[in-house]
Amino acid sequence: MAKTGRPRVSSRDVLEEAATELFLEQGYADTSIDDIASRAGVSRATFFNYFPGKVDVLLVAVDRALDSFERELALGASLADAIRAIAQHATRSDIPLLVNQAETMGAAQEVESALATRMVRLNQIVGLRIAEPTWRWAIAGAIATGATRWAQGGSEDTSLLEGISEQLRSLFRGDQADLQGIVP
Amino acid sequence: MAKTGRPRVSSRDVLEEAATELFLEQGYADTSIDDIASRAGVSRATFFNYFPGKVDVLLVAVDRALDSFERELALGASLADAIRAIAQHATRSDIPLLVNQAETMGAAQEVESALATRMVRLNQIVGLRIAEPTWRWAIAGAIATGATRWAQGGSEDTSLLEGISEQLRSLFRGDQADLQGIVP
DNA sequence: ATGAGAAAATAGACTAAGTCTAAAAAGTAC
DNA sequence: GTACTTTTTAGACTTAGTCTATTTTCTCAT
Repeated sequence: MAKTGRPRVSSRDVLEEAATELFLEQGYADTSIDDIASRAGVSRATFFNYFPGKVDVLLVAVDRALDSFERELALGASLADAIRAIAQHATRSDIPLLVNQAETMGAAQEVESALATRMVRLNQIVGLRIAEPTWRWAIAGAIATGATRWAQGGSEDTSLLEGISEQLRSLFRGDQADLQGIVP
Repeated sequence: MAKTGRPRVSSRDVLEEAATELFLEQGYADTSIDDIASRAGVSRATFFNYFPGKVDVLLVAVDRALDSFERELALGASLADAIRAIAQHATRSDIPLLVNQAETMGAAQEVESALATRMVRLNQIVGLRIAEPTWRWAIAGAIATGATRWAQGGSEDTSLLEGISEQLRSLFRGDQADLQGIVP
């Protein structure tokens, strides 16, 4: 991008790869940022030039999807179109980091908490189109649920788009009948 | 509770109070756990006997409500009853810590993130009664939205119970019509 | 070429969070 | 007083994350 100045060592990918290896070898908690940086052949300070923290390395794919989702909506796309857009770009191979790590290393507290902040962000982004806050959560939940199932689904059962659509459709089926009773 | 051993100094409340004072005086970020402990007249190690971390001091009321919500459901109460139960116990005076802090000190990243984990926990608790994941999020969102508005509402506009009920009712009104179009 | 400037990498100090271990303090029961 | 129990504490230790200043490595004008 920059036409002048010292060129990047393309460290972002190198760092992500080094971190992934180490997380698998030693687990997330037992891997320090020093470890990651030195395996990547780069200084600790450089790590922070590319990632705000350790946990963000695991969530690169999630953050990319959220960024692009937000961008589409900001550009005027409808919710349906924005969902289609991210569903097309998402590759299953981006995900196993996170899904496998969660099992391999007991899904550190930090990872759960980081995922929680992503869920809140998704809810905020959905808020660009949906004014009613409870419907925001419902739709954000549908997207997250669809995506999670897709990510965890071993093989190519269904597409991501279909997974999300299915969750969204379930918002309109007869389930409401059971729910009337819960309003206190 | 313990009839033997060294008696507690009743530090939990003392710590909470000391922390609140300091957060108001200096802001959240500029208050260290050392500060809190020494104002409370207790050692730093003792702080960690009572709270897992700094942020949890701000969320005492939220965590209490979540604990009690979960307990009610585990004991067999219906969702409506469990909501009634927590709504009765909640006092507005428990909250201003959090609400005021958010403004006073620019709502540190940590606080937002901690709130996000609470939202996820609320969703899990709702899952004790609601099987369908997207409805889980919808209902958790309704509860959170109702509670937030109640907490932020300056005066005694409405009760917490009424605030939550209102959000839940909005899940059944005609809004669905607009939503059909979003399924991609 | 050579020097100016720009962007990236780095060194390294610093604060503070959170963990852990072992020991001291302060009670109760007998 | 002795034994036992629980809380508090001291303090060392690892690591995260921030910050400042310095060095490296490139491009572009001249």
